[in-house]
Amino acid sequence: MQEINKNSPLPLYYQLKESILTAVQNREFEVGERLPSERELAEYNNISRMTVKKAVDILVDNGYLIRKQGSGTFVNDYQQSYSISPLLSFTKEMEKKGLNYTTRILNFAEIKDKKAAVKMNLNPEAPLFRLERLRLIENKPFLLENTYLAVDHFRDLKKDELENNSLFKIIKDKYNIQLSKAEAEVEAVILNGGIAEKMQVKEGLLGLYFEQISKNENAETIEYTSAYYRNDNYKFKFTFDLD
Amino acid sequence: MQEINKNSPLPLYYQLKESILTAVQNREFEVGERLPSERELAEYNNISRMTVKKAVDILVDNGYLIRKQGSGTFVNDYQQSYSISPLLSFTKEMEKKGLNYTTRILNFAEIKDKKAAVKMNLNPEAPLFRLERLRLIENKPFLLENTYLAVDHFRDLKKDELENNSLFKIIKDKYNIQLSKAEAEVEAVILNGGIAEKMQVKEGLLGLYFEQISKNENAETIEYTSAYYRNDNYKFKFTFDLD
DNA sequence: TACAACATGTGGTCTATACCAATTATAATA
DNA sequence: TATTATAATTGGTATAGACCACATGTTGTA
Repeated sequence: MQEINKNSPLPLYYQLKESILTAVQNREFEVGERLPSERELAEYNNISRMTVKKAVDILVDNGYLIRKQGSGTFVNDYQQSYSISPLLSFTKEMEKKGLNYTTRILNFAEIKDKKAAVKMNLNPEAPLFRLERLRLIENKPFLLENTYLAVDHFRDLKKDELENNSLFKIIKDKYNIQLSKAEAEVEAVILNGGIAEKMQVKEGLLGLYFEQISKNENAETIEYTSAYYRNDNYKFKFTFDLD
Repeated sequence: MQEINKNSPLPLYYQLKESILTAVQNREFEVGERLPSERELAEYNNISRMTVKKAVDILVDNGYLIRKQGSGTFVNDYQQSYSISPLLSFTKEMEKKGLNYTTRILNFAEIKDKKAAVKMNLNPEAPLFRLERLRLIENKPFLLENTYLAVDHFRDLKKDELENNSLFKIIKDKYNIQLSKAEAEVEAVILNGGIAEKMQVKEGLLGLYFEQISKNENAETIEYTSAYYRNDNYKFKFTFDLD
């Protein structure tokens, strides 16, 4: 591990961060291995523990390291990732990979939501179904999503049928609607508060926030989904047209 | 702004963060307005300036606030965002929005890159062109990308023609290749080091990292691009098939 | 009135220390 | 030998203060 240079114009925390990162990337520490404690790094480099903490904080935020109160700081298995196809259609990919994949319905209710209605080109007061689901791979939550459907277009939609079938399949078979294209926006976010709690991740984890509108063959909006992905072990993968 | 409760089990920094965030969301502070200084917030809440700094750090990382050394902390215009269509094809969208949009070639060279070659289904030793570009909206960098092309498929590709034409157009007109589909992966990252420097953003800004492979009508890989987007003012938008 | 010097206020970095909560290691006891 | 209690080690939170670098405001002088 590289030494800290007190005479460098670069901040001490920055030098230490780069030093640790380089050591991790050069496999001076293997995945899962515990790093020297913050107090040890502080004493070794003759700097304050808070400065060490700031350096490690950054590497933890970036996913390189994992911290466990009472245990230590460990090298994260950063690039062990499962590629995830777009919403509504990746059970097949999970099965292909032999992974245990489940969906848990957190809530299903008829609500009004101006923002979602407007996104769906509906009257802001239009009643909507909101389906809140948690998706898990190997019992680990990775996706938290809210899907909105117009009540008028999906009468008699029942929670128990949602529990036993994919939404995609119900839309197709029961309502005879063929989903054709989707438009999506994605941005990087920090997972916090209720989102982090529901996804069982530590506050401050990097994630992807995703809004998708799916349409039928006549370009009519059929459903709108907002979703949070955890970013540490999963990448979002998709295919699109160039023209 | 909500008061801090020293008896709450919630950490002080967390309460302050939520308090400031709620104030911003309730428009107690307008976009561009300066917040009370860290020292003022510390004194007002009877907590340490470092605790205030930690709370504000989080809101800055999340894009809600902007800090300027020597000036203060300001409310960011967070949701003023330009949606960005996928790579290679959004000059039109920028023009549609009446925005000044330019591309700056940072580097164009013939190189070898095993990782990129393998991504492109080429021999790991195959010579590649690497085109490094910075894209700017209103003179503000928002995208840094490296595009790789097989030298064998793009003989006589010259830097000056890249400066005067879009790559997309050259691929189509000069090489008679019709790009048809693209596969991409996106993940949230922290922009640091050389990337942050080239994009002229502060270290630690949230961004999107993007890898895309574009194919022709015969599903042959034509180009591979890796790119960093800044996340603070831009969302990545795309359309995909559902089937 | 304009400019320069100085003062003040701002965020950035760092140190030292203390205490809390969680986990692990060690010692004592049955 | 196994279990329990205690001690030590770990990261988490917080305080107080200092100094640096940058930006802004104020004052003095030409």
